[in-house]
Amino acid sequence: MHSRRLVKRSVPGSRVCAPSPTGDGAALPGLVQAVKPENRDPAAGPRRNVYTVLMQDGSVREYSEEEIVVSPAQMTVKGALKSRLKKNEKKAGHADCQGMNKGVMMRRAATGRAGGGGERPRIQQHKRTRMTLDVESDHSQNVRLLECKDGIISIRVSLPHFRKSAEEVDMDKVTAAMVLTSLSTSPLVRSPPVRLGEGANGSWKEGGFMPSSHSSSGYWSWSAPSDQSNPSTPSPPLSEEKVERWRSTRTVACFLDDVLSHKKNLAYYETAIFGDKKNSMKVMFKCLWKNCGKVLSTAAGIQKHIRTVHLGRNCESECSDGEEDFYYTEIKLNTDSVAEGLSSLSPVSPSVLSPSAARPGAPEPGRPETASARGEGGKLATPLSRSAPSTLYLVHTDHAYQATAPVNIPSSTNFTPNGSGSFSISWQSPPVTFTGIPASPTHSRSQSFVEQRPQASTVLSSPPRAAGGLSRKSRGEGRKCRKVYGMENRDMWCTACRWKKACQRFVD
DNA sequence: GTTGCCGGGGG
DNA sequence: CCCCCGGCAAC
Repeated sequence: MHSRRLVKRSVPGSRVCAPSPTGDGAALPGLVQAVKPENRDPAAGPRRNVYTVLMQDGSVREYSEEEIVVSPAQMTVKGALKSRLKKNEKKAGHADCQGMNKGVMMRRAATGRAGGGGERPRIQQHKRTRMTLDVESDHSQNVRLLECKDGIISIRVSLPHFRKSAEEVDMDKVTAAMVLTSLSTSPLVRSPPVRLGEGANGSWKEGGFMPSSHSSSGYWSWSAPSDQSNPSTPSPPLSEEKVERWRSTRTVACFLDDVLSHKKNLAYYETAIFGDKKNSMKVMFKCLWKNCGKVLSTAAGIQKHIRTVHLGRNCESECSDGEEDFYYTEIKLNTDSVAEGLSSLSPVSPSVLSPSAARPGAPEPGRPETASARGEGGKLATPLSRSAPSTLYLVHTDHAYQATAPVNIPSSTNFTPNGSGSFSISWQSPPVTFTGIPASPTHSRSQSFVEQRPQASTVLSSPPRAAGGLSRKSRGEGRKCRKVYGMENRDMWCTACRWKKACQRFVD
């Protein structure tokens, strides 16, 4: 049934096949010249369209939408489909397609003739929205949403190249179209905050459909108004947009999974790019190198990690010989717990994570430590460390970071979204501490790092302060003169520190 | 073991 | 006051 999704509407300029005027049953190619609604009583049933088709022989005929099919020669179907449908056009069985309505023109010419009657699903489209369906057959598997602005969505489905016969290719195009069509029934897509019909004055955009602003590969998403939030939408820390992004994309992947049975590659897309939320499990790749255990979200990432870190190959490009495959394994982990970890893992001071914020070496000898000089490091870092979740992005963004970021987070998990929308998770057991800043023999502790670390631990663990004034003041959390300047520069300590009193310079 | 600092003492 | 240090509790 699904293999014969019929044309519901076409647009001028589309190449179609229509029954020969001679009535011999042969299908002849033609070009849609015009579309107009059938002149009939709307009360009698769903309105149909009549297509004026310029036939190959120069004749012009009118066909109902059941009679014509999309031409097989139209290897790439690019139909700018404009919806004129109203709410009452929805049919049972697809009545829940409101919201993301899309028209997919796809019909197998091999069928030759109209599929006849029967309960055909009616695909529809919201007014003021257009969708470009771009089906390619000569590239690796891919599903991409190319554009998403002003209600115009372009979806690119690249089908596997190993499909051999033209028939199969054609079939794949059909199924790909079905995949995209089926998107309209996904729970997410089904419920954008748009009221259809009744002279709907809201486009998707107005209703909340917004393009993802920072998607590098053209994901789509929409930001629903707060009062329309989906009950199943996870709470922060995952942003609404991110959640919606993986959802919508997962829908594409899931359907492709079913239709094309390319599970492995789909898993790649789901896990490497958007994250697999199926059963709350996510496939990750763990480095098996001794004492490493690094976990990344992509196979390419872990290969690169192994290649550069363990195999000592500095090729930035893909110069893999496959050897890396032996050094990592695929693991599954519960993303819920990961997300939980993210929520519980409070942001760390960017000064800790960012090498650029580090101040290597000791202050210049003889220069008195002024409050302003310290304030730059201390007072600025404090609010940032507590307010900017983006600082997490600095933990691990690539492999090169490890050489410069002496990160040692108390939590065993580093949940690390990166700029591309995916994220990497790194376990290191035992912890591998990269101290990119060489510690001088006389400075066993890097000042900048040591200065900030207590803040991180504060945020992460927030130990209860001593209750009551009787007990001893709990251990200082901040930078203390001894820690900052070291024993070697005791003369730079504040007097209180020198006298083993409570530090007056770095007051908590 | 290290660190922060309270409490106390000597000058 | 200034300066130092024993000792304790939190790491």
